[in-house]
Amino acid sequence: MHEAKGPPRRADARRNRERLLAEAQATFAEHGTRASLEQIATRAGVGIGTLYRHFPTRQDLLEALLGARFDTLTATGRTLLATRPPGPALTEWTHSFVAATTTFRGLTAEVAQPLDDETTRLHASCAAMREVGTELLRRAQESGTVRTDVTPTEFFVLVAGVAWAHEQGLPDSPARVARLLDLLFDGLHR
Amino acid sequence: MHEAKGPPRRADARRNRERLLAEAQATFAEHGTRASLEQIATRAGVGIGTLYRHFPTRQDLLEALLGARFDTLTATGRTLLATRPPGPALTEWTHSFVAATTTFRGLTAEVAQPLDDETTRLHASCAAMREVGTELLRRAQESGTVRTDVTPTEFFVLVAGVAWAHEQGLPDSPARVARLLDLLFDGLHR
DNA sequence: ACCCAAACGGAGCCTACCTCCGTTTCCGGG
DNA sequence: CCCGGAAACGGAGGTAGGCTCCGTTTGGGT
Repeated sequence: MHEAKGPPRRADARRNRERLLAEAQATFAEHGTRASLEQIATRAGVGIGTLYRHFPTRQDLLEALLGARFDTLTATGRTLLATRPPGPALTEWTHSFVAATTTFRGLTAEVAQPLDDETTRLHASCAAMREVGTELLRRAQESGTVRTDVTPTEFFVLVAGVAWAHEQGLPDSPARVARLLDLLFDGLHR
Repeated sequence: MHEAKGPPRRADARRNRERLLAEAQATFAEHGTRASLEQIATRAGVGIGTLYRHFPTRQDLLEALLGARFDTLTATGRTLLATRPPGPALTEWTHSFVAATTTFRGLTAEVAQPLDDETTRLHASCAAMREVGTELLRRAQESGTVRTDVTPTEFFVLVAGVAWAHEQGLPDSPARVARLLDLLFDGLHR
């Protein structure tokens, strides 16, 4: 979906990039987004310098991993848009969103930033994801499943809030997310 | 509400403790909860060793500040309980909660932890606060304003999620929190 | 005025971040 | 095949902040 521009990289460079991404994924999952970059480099069997050449900042590394998630989320959204009625489509996509956003501690915060920050490298794949989400929301509103006065931004902010809340809680039960999202959709009143 | 146990401290120790708390408050407000502790010590005109003697960890320092907020929140809750009808009481208290929890970046995460962690030093004042919140929720439920199947934990988790979401967003408008809390109470459906 | 426990302060060690540059590796042309 | 140089590598070392340890200072009781 992105990358693969400019002159082709050398074979060893490509190989190292892949190893770094794989180890970063594992290490972040284990220690959260603030894990030691030196450790990631070591685990990938490369020097710290190599890590920094490929990913000048921690953000860049996170973004490479996040970009893939955004792309997946975009694809999932398109499928749902085509195959499910508006209401369930939105609900199911929201669950996917929280799941994708929650795989390691601290990720939510990283997601929240590019959501409305135009300058991020990530903005492209994030924007695509956001667009699909917006469309899902719009259709759910059209079909009368969701109140029409909710803006896409408000929707994303609230869902990200739930994702964050879930990320904090130690018992990582899938039932818990489902429950929280139900409460969000149905409201606390009545 | 807490502190003031064991032998009385020496005058200089008490004085330094106050200055540290004041500067910590200011510095955290300015740079978030990850501000440099050395800087706080310097600004308070004491050595770094003194800071660490008073507050062995960053958590301890944060907790000292947080404890005061919790106590305030508890008091506010008691007042609301006595002077307002159940529905508005809960709503207004929730607003106070978000406000108190949002005064500097990263605070929400610190609040979330002791919420269900028994081992924290903070647990006492947190528990009091939580109890008032629970009572406010219970009365709102009794009066028919809030659905009865919402547990206190779910309530706190969701409100903290909104607080976090609000903390992320750069435009720190009070209207935004109000809107998000309205959405949370009324739900996205319909 | 004297004493010593309490409190202070910062040098110094540790860990992690990140840069810089000498060394190694890939790979296309001869 | 091998050779040259561009591309990529790796880690030493400078920087910053966290935290500890211990020699020095000071409050306040007698």
